[in-house]
Amino acid sequence: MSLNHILLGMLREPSTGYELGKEFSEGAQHFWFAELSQIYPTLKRMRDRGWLDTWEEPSERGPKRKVYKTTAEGRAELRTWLRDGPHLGRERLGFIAQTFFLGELESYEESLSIVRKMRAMWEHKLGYLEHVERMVEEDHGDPSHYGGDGLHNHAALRMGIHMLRAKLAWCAETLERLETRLELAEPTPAG
Amino acid sequence: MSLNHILLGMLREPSTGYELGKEFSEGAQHFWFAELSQIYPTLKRMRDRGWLDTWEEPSERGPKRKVYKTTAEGRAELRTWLRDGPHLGRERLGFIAQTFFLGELESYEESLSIVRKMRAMWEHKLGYLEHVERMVEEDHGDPSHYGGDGLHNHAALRMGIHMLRAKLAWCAETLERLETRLELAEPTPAG
DNA sequence: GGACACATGTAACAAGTTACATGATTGG
DNA sequence: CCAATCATGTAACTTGTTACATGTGTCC
Repeated sequence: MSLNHILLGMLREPSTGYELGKEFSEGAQHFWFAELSQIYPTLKRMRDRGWLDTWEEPSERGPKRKVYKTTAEGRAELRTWLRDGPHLGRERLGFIAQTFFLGELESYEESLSIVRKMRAMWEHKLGYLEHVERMVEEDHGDPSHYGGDGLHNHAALRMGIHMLRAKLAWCAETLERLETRLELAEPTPAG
Repeated sequence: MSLNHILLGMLREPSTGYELGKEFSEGAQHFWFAELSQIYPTLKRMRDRGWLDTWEEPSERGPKRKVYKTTAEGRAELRTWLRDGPHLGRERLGFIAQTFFLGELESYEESLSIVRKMRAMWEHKLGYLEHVERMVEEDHGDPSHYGGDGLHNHAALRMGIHMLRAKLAWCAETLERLETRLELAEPTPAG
């Protein structure tokens, strides 16, 4: 799976299961998500395989924290996964499937309403990613000067932004078609 | 899950497990994929729930075929799923995660090679989808006249095309940055 | 007779979700 | 004392993958 490898990447800086869970609920959710109930046992298994170190630390507030960090062996595994070529094969894009079958509802109003909901969610996500991009640029300046991790982190962010803009362009195109269809079917009483 | 609902949509026209598997390996793989070993037991469970009818037919070539078709109950379930709003939450985009951690390799050449592989795969997919779009237009004419299923099928196809173009735009942007970085690090001996 | 496409499955395992259990500390 | 946040987990279940088993009919 990839969760193992994503955690290997994230845990190059030490962190706890709880903190990782919050990262997945915030920034990282734009390309991956995992529940705490999946994260905890996964961390344990990875430690057993020798990919992670672990120790305990007192919390400022609440019970003691179990901190994990990627080992040298873990980093080797991460590099193998990265070199293993792009892992593209099997995206599951449920919203395309849903669009595909939307004709079943036999109602342009319902289709419109669903596409408008998609647009609202994606606009919200895009706003967040664009905000993150501005913050990064304020902190680190012109992206053309980034090196190493900075460059690749920024590239990942840009991918998120490109994809969301494409989704929104599709929404505009599709809403226009659906609205035209609806007008043809039900001409305005005043018109 | 969504596989149930995707099969409900596909099986409004009768088909067999084997044929559905081929559809997932061809066109449908652009937004979903399922193995035969997942499809067969899923069909059986769906029939047990009353969502599918099934009967046997002789094959032209090879053993007898087990044909399935969505029942009225199945269509009701499909409509419920469609109306249940867009199912967006949890895309898993492993390639963005991979990009994010690519700095670990500490090699612009390796990053370039991976992004070029992504570009090659996506160009190939885009070529296929654009070909499908041309075929659809030849058969059915100007998309602005499509109604019902035709309109929604075309919208799903357009989404695939928009997404792939966004990915390729990102590749161009990212390759340019990586190449600049590489030139700065290793100025040409002749320059 | 061998390769290939047709056709359907099972078994074992890995990954992911939902629901539940437990308890500490802080702020109102 | 109550709610919220911090913090770690288990159990039962669903979903998805990999590997294997079995057999038919056609073309070369």
